[in-house]
Amino acid sequence: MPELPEVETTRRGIDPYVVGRRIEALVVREPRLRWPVPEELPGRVAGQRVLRTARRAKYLLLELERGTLLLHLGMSGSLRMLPAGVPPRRHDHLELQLDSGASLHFNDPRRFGSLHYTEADPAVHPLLARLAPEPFDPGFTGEYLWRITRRRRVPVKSLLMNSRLVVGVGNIYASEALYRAGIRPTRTAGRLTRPELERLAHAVRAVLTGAVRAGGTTLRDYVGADGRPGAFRRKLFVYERAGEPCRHCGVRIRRIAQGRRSSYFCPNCQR
DNA sequence: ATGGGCACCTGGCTGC
DNA sequence: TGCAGCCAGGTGCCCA
Repeated sequence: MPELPEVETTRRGIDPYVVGRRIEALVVREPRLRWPVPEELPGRVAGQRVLRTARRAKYLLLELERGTLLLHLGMSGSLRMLPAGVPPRRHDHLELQLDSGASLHFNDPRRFGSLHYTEADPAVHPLLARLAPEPFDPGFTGEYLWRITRRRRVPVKSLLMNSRLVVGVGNIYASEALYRAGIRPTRTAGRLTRPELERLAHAVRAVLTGAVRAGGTTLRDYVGADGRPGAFRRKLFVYERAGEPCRHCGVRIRRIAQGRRSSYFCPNCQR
């Protein structure tokens, strides 16, 4: 499910309920996630207070007194804050029980999500160390995109989804950002002009900002920590709109396959 | 170094 | 109703 806006919405949703609380227990009902949850992990985090929440790319970070929990929601993961004693539902793999009595439930049908714990600087964790700058960093500019795209032969859509180059953008927002920038997803990254890359940098930020403001996009199973779906779906211009008229020009939106994923674009507005 | 394809999973929908 | 096939918000890893 979750791209940057959904992870950020989740972070904001849980923040007031977890910061300052002590972890009484971490219940691991299903350790077989993308990477197995280590057996000793619950014992290492129990008793620690949550100091703050953070996000890096699509990773949600819970900073504890002695270390940091790194949670990834994968394709189908979501977090819910629930009162104590609410029985786990199907695919509720993890439950973080807090001293407030509330519990944070991690649900993930496909089990592509993951949980790690480190007592080192999380920035040097292998999963985070090689990530590109955040799209909201001052360094994420057309100039930056220009620099990383020279002599890249991949389609620009693939480039947007490569987390070593651009972070936080997944299949929905890649199509949406390219639409806003007026660039076809199939264009070779290294052939894009400076003005196009300026537009693209701006479009990436604008799409992500708008989606965060709307609480993310719910297509199927995504819900925020309060259980409510995101409202950005109504503001999608191309994603999952194949055959429907472009909101600007009325031409039918097209769907194509790139790699194993679907891309959507307006053949008139995007060149 | 770069790019492409695969793997990891479950579940919902479509069409025969 | 059953079942095969396809598709789905991600991404690390292996190979050419």
